[in-house]
Order: sequence, then C-alpha cells, then structure tokens
Amino acid sequence: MAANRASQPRSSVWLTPRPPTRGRRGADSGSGAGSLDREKIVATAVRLLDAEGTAQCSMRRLAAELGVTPMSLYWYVNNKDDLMELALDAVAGEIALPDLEAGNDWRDDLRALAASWRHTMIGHPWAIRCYGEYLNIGPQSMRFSRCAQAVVARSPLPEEEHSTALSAVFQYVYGFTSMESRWQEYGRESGRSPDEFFEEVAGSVAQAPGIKATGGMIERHSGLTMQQMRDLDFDRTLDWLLAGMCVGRRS
Amino acid sequence: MAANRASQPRSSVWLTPRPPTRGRRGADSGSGAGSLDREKIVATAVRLLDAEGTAQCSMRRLAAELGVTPMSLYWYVNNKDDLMELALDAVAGEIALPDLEAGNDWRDDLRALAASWRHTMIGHPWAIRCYGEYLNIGPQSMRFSRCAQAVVARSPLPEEEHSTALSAVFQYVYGFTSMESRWQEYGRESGRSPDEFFEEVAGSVAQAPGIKATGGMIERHSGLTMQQMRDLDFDRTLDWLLAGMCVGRRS
DNA sequence: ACCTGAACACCGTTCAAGT
DNA sequence: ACCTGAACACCGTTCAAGT
Repeated sequence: MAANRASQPRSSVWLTPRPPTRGRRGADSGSGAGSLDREKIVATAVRLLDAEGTAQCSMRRLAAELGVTPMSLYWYVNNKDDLMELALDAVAGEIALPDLEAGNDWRDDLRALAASWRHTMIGHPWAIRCYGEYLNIGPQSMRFSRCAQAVVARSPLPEEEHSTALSAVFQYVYGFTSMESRWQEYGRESGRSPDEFFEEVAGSVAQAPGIKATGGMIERHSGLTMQQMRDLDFDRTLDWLLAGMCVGRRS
Repeated sequence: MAANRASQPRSSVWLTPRPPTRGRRGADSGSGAGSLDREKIVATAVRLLDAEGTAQCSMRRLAAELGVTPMSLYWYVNNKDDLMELALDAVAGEIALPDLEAGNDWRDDLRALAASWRHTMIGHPWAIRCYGEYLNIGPQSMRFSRCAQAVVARSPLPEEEHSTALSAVFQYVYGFTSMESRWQEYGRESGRSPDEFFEEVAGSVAQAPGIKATGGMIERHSGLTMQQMRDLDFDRTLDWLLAGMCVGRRS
C-alpha cells in the first residue's frame, strides 16, 4: 500500500511513539476551528475513509479536507502507515464491551464481544482490512484484548488453551467480517446494492458446472434476506466453535 | 490499492473476460524467450510478488522485468486489478487436493484441504490478502471450491448447513493465515526473523498491564517452537469446529 | 513551534502513433 | 496484431525555507 522499500523496516506509532506533547497545546488553546492537532487529523481521516474508502484517502486529499498543506500533516504523524494505525485504534475505541461484573456466562460474553467487533467493523468497512496490514496494538485495541482475555479466563478451559480459544474466535470473526465488508464495498463500487452485486456474481459463477457457493458466501434462499442468512451463519459458527471447545468438559 | 474512483465499478477478469485468443498464438509460434503472452506476464508477476512483495510489484516494474514497455502489458490485461486476479488464480492452481475416491473420512479431507490451502498461501504471502481485495472466482479457485463442496456433501450435516460449514472452516483458515503471513512479512520488512519481530512486539506490549496476547498471536513457551505452536493452534481449532458441527449427530 | 513551496521519485492509465 | 512515447493526473515524502 505505502511505497515501502522491502529493506527498510515499517514503522509503527505504537513501537516508537511520538512525544505525547506533540500537537497538544494546553487545554484552553484550541482557539479556532482551524487549529490542527493529531486527534483532529485522525478524526478527519476516519470520516474520509468512511465516506469514500481507502483509495480516496490520500495524505494530499486529507490535507485539502483540513484546509492545509499536505506537508503540515507530517508535523503530527510520521507517515501514512502511522496515521492508519491511529485511525484503526480510533474505531477500535467504538467497540462496545460487555459488563464483566454482570455475571453472564463466559460464552455469552464472548459472543457479545464478537458481535460488537463485527458491528463496529461493518460500520467502517475499510477498518477490518487494516488488521491484515498494520500492527494493531494501540490503547483501544488493547482495551478490547484485555476484556476478551478476562472473558476466557472465566471459561473451564485449561489455561494453556486460553489463547488458542481467543485466536480461534477472533480469527474466524476476522475472516467472516472481511468477506462481509468486502461485499459491501463491491456493492458501492458497482453502484448496485451489495446483494444485487452478489446475485450477479453468483449468476456468472453458476454457469460453471457443479458450483453452489462462492468464496464463503451463500446462495440459499429460504425466505430469508441475505442479511438474515449472514447473521445466522455467524451465530451458528460461533455456536459450533464454542460447543467444540467444551466437548467433554463441565461448562 | 488501485486508484479507483469510487463511482466507477471495479472490473473483474472473470466477469468480463478477454477473448481467449488474445495473447495466444498457435502452439508452435512461441519462437523466442522474449515473446510475450498472458501466461508469461502472470507467471512473472507471481515471481515478482513472491520475491519482493506487493509494494514492489508495479506495472512499470513488471514491464521492466519482462524487458518491455509498461503499456505493452495492457494489450494482454485490462488493468492491474485484473492482473492480480489472474495471479491469485494461478497460485490457487498449486493447492493440492485430496483424492475424493480414497474413501477417507470427510473431516480428514476437509482438514487436508484447509492445510494445503494454508500451505500454498504461506508460500505466497501476498496472496492471502488478495481474497479480501479481489473477486476470486477464477477456474483454479473454482476447482478448489468444487472439491470442498464435494467433501461436505459427504458429511452428515443437513443440506442447508453445508455452506455454513464450508464458510466456517475457510473463513477461519483465512483469518489464521492472514495473520500468520502478515507476521512473516513483518519479519522480512524489519530484517529480523518473524519470531524475533514478534518477540519485540510482545515485549513492547507486555509493558501495558494485564496483557498476555496480541491480536490472535500467542506467547506460551512450553518448549515448542513458534511454528509448532501455530500448527497446534491451527489443528486444535479445526478440531473444535468439526466437533462442534457434529455435536448430537451420528458421524 | 508550526506550516509552506518546490522538488524527487514514483504510480496506473489514456491516447495517438508507429510497425 | 502488437508495441511504443509522450502525456495526464495522481501518489508519499524530503528538504530547506519561512513565520
């Protein structure tokens, strides 16, 4: 994505953070709407990514949006990769966490975490792809991780399987949500609805003999909307996974 | 990635294919090593992607590799997106398929498919990310899909759950492999080994309180190499998933 | 401390022209 | 049928300079 030479290490905001004062004037100084700081840049980047997708979010375009010269952004962020890491962490901050004190079953808490992660990512379709591109170890991502760990810690699984269980759930949800949000973007790009575009592809694929499904998507039509089918797939698979981990154990 | 305007639909080789004669002279005519055709372009693209990663594989760079002007490539492919779809399908052709006539348990065949997909994708670390970016409905991808469908068709699952089961397995493997190959690339980019880089990140993260894992990766060290731990995670999760789908059913 | 202008080294792709 | 050259409209980023 960025023009990294293969030989030079990719930087990460989180590994070599900027001094926290950088771009932060005193609390009283934010005089005009025009004054720049890191939060404002990141917020604008998120808005731009949401509205027009990854392809349209360039440093130059973002600067124009902020009424400023491209190079002024580099005072606040080291480079575009860092900015994307910050944007990803910003949306990670929107993920709703279950109340761990409520005494719910750990499986339900884990299901809730999976669902709210998916929900947040679907709201920012560019974001899920960042997980495959950037380190995501910012404070908001860590808040989410800590919560997820606390949840499996209440499971009956032996301790050495805790991280396997976490990975299993979130790698699945990552895969599911990647595909789901990709179909959304296909829809937008093609000017059709996501489901219309899917129908078109499915139709084109169905001409080949013996084909019933495309890359993880489905073509059953039992009176359900595609959204309902996706939700059903999501829930059912999580049930399978959670049931599988608990086979032969007292829950 | 490509400079798509949001309003114009993304093309796909598979949806609007070139006439198959394009770039295919008669079988006898491939006179010099210098003569161009679509297969040769795709093969060179795969080699370049393998050797130097997505960032270094530009149309211009690829043309230089082929000793030709950038624009001559456009005689054989519509644009870069199409070329990437072709490259992805080319590596999909490397995936080893189980022998369906061997009469193995459907679960073992499914595990074999998951393993060989993972194996092929790890051999071309840029490839797994293409699944989140491009349609993958080329002939080789379809060959793989057809095989996977034939395998679940032998399962005891009710028919309306077949595609859910397929999606479950492959979305999980997609998530797992995305993360696994991303860490490989981090290693390469940082000039360290993948595991060294992981240790560095884990160390930096461990300074925050209450943290034990990063985004699906692990830090148990029970005398196993990280590769062994990854393999164990992969197998264990597939076992959970397969066990979960079969709960309460005769296998 | 913060922002700008000019410049560098790239991109993907169009178009008209060559052979 | 196949390939080229020049050009367009972009990129991310460096650097020296301004205030």
